[in-house]
Amino acid sequence: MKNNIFVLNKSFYTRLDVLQISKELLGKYIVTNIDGQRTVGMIVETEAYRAPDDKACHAYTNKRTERTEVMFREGGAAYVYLCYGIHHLFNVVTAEMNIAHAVLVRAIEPIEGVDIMLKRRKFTDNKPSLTNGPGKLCVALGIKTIFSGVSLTESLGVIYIEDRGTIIAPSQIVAGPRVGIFGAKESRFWDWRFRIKDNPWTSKPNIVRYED
DNA sequence: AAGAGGATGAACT
DNA sequence: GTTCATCCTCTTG
Repeated sequence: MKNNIFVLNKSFYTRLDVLQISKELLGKYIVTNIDGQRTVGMIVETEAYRAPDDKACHAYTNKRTERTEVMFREGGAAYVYLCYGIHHLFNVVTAEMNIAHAVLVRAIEPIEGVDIMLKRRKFTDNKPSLTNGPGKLCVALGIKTIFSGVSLTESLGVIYIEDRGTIIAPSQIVAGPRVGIFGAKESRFWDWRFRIKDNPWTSKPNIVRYED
């Protein structure tokens, strides 16, 4: 079985369909080697962001700033940023150079190094609230903003993603809305959040009132 | 130079 | 259900 495991390489990340990549990342395994500690989690929930037309994307209208610059890189890098001054959020940069697409990893199922994750989160029990949110999983995996820009395609790197042969059928994928505090524009209604159906390690679905 | 606000989470009532 | 912690980035002046 070991020979069925491989690290996702450039050709996985550089494709142009970020929605497809978001769905394919479900069932893949994030591996981190941070502070000398190895932790692994299976991705169970993702969210797509796509400049220039996606209003929720930091690089909306292809705006380049010091922070968003990494999103314009060739696919296969990490984009980590600080939200609300507290939470580190981990994204995968996709598409070709100068096309700012990314996938936010929103929830994982702990696989290896659970004891390390528990210690980082100050938890005693392994339960869904350990990793069922984008800020939570970054704490559990040890991911911080200092890792923004690192390559995800090195098998000896600090962060990389593995295919272990897990197949998530389309019928097992549930799509839903992302956060929606945007103007009357369409992007708030795009169902660009993807989760593995009935997986207990996903976060709470976002509720959007379509009538307003 | 200053201020607003955000791809959230935890701790409340 | 509500509040607020906390700080970086971007916009404005």
